[in-house]
Amino acid sequence: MKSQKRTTIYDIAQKLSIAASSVSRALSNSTKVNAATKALVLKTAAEMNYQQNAMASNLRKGNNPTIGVVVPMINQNFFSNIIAGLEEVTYKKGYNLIICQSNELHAREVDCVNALINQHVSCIIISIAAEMGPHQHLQQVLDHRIRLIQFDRVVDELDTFKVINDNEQASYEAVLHLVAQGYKRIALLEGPQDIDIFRQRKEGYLNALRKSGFPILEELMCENAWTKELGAEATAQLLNSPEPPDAIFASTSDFSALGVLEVATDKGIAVPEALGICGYSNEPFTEITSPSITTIDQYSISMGKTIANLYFQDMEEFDFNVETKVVSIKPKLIVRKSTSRI
Amino acid sequence: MKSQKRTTIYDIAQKLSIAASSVSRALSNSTKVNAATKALVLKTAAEMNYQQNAMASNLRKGNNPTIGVVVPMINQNFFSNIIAGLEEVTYKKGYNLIICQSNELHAREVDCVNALINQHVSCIIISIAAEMGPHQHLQQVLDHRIRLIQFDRVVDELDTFKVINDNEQASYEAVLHLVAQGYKRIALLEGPQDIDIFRQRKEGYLNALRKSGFPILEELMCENAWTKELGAEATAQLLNSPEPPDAIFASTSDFSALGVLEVATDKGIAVPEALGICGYSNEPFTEITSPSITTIDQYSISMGKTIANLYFQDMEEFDFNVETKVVSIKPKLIVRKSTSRI
DNA sequence: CTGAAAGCGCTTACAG
DNA sequence: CTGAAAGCGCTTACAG
Repeated sequence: MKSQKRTTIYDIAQKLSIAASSVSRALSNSTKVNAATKALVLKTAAEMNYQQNAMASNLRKGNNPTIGVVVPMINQNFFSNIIAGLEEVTYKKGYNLIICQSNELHAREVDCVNALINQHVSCIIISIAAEMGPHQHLQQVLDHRIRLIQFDRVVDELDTFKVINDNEQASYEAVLHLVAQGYKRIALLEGPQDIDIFRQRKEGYLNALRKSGFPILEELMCENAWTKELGAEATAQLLNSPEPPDAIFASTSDFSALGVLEVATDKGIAVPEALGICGYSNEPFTEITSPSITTIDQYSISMGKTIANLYFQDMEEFDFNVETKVVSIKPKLIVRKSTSRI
Repeated sequence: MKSQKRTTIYDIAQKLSIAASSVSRALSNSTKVNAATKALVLKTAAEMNYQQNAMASNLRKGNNPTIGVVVPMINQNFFSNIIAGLEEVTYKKGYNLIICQSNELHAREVDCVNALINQHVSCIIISIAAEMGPHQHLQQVLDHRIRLIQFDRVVDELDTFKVINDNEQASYEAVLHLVAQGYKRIALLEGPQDIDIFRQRKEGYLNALRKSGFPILEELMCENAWTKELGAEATAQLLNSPEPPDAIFASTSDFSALGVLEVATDKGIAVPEALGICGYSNEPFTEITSPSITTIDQYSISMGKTIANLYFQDMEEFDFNVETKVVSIKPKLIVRKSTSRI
C-alpha cells in the first residue's frame, strides 16, 4: 500500500488481456469500441480504483484545459469576486484554474506569468500590479501562443482582449450626481496616475466639472489618496484649507471614502448636509456605515463570468469578431445617504 | 508564427549539435555538465525563447508540485484570506495552487476532488461543504497517496492533518465576557448542527453558562440563524418574546450579528446598554458599524500559512510527529462597543 | 472493432 | 563531462 503505484491503463489492459489502446478508447467514450468491451473496462477501472493521469493525457493531446489567473491580491473583494465568477464558468467547461497573486509587485508578476507559461495553460487572465514595469512577460505569453485576457488594470499597447470598467463614464456620472445634489466645490481623491483606471476616473471627474461649468481647481485634487489612511490624511488637509470642499469623490476606493467619513465624523461635520461623500467599488461595508456611502458597483462577479466566456467564445467560434476585443462594462452608481441631501 | 510549435529541448540540442540529455542537464543546473556547455545552452535557450514544458517534466519525474484547494466559496472573506495565506507560502516553494469552489454543494465538492486527483496534485486542502454527504471522495484522495489536509470544517473520522480553530474555547470566552459585562439572559444564534464548527461553538456557549451558574434555556437558542436575514428573523422573535434576552451571541457569523444589530436599531433598543451583541469572524465591517461589533478573529491569513507549512514540514521531515495531526488555532476575542457597557 | 507502434517533452540511470 | 536509450502514462493514426 505504501509504495504502491497508481493503476494505469496498462494495468487494466493486462488484467483483461486486451490492448492498452482499447482501454483508452473505452475510457474516453470513443464510438469505435465494442459496447461489451467498454462496459467491462469501465467496471474493471472502477474496481481497480483507476483515475486518469491528466498530465500524461494533456501532454499527449498537446493541450491543457487550464486557465492561469494573476491578480494583485486574492483577498480583495473585487478580485475574489472576479475569481468566483471565473470559476463558475470554467468549472462547467471542465477547466481548472491556477491562481497566483502578484502582491502588487512587478517582479512577482513576472514570476507568476512564467510559471503559467511553463504549465502550458491555455489562457492567462491578468490584472496588472500597481508597481509597473516593462511588459515583455506579457509579450512572451503571446509569443508562446497562449491566449491573454487583461482586465481592470490593463496595458493599453498590448493587442489582447481587455475587459474593463468604463471608469471614465462612471466617474462622470458620480460627479454629475454630486452637482445635481447642489454640491459646489467637489474635491477628488486620486489614485496613482500611472495606473490607467485612476487616470480614467480623473478624466471623468474633469469632464463632469467642465460639463457643469465648474472651474477646475488644482487645490481640490489630491494625489495618491488610495487607502483609508491616505484618504483620511488628504481629507484633513482639504477640510483645514481656507475654502474647504463641500463634497469629496474618493475615486480610488471605498476604503478611501471610509477615511473621509471618519475624519468628517471626528470633526463634527454633517454628512451629507455639509459634506457629500462618494466612494468606488461598492464594498459590502458601504451599505452599513452611518450614513451609508454612495458608491459605484463594478459587477465584479459577472465581470469574471464575462471574461471566462470571452475565452470560450474565442476558442469555439470560427470567425470571432476581432473588433470586439475590448469589452467595457458600465458600472452602476449606487446612491446612498452620504450624498442625498435633497 | 501562427502554427509554430514551442521550442523544445531537442530544438536546442539540434542547433548546438549536442545531445538532448546535455541540454536537459544544463537547463536543470546539474553539476555534471561543463560550464561552457551550460552557458551556451542557457544563452541559446533564451534566444530561442525556450520555456520548459512542466507537464512533461512532472510526468517524467512522477511528481507535480501543485496543491489543490477546495473551499465552499472563494469570495468569502475567511476563505479568500486562507487562500492568500496559502499562496504566500506555496509561491516561495515554487508550488502552484489550483483553486476550486464547491458552492457548498456535496456533488460539486466530489467533482472538484476527482479533478484534482486526476491532476496528480501533491496535496489537497479542503474545507467541507455545508451540504454534507458520504466522504468516499476524501478516502479516494488518501488511496491515491495524495496528502490531504482538512481545515475549519472537517470530517472527524478521517485520519488526516486538520487545522481548526478552537471554536469551543473561543465561544466559551465570548460568553464569559458577556457575563462579565453583566448580561443575564444570553441568547445563542446557532448554525446547522450537522457541521462540526457550529456544534463546537454551541458547546462553548453551554459550558460558559454552566460555569457561570446560569440556567440553560431552550427558548434562548435559535437554530439555523446563519445569514443576516435569518439572524434578523430570529432576533425579531427573541425580542418579541415575554422574557427577551439582554444579549445575543451570533455564533454563526458577523453577518448574523449584523442582522441582530439592524433589528435592534429599528426597534430603538440601545446597544450595548439594553442589548449586547457578539458576532464571529471579525469581518472588516464589524469595525465600522455603529456601534462597532464585538467579534472573534480567526487569524485566517496566518491559518492559511500554517496549513501550507504543515504540508512542507510533512514532506521534508523524516520522522514527522504523527501525534500532532490536529493543529488548533486559538481565535481571539475582539471586544468592541456592542458589548462594552461597563 | 481491435492491436501494435509511435510519440507528446522531458529526465535519468547506464555506459563510456 | 557527454551520448544513446528507455520510459513517465497516455492517445491516435495506421493496419488489419
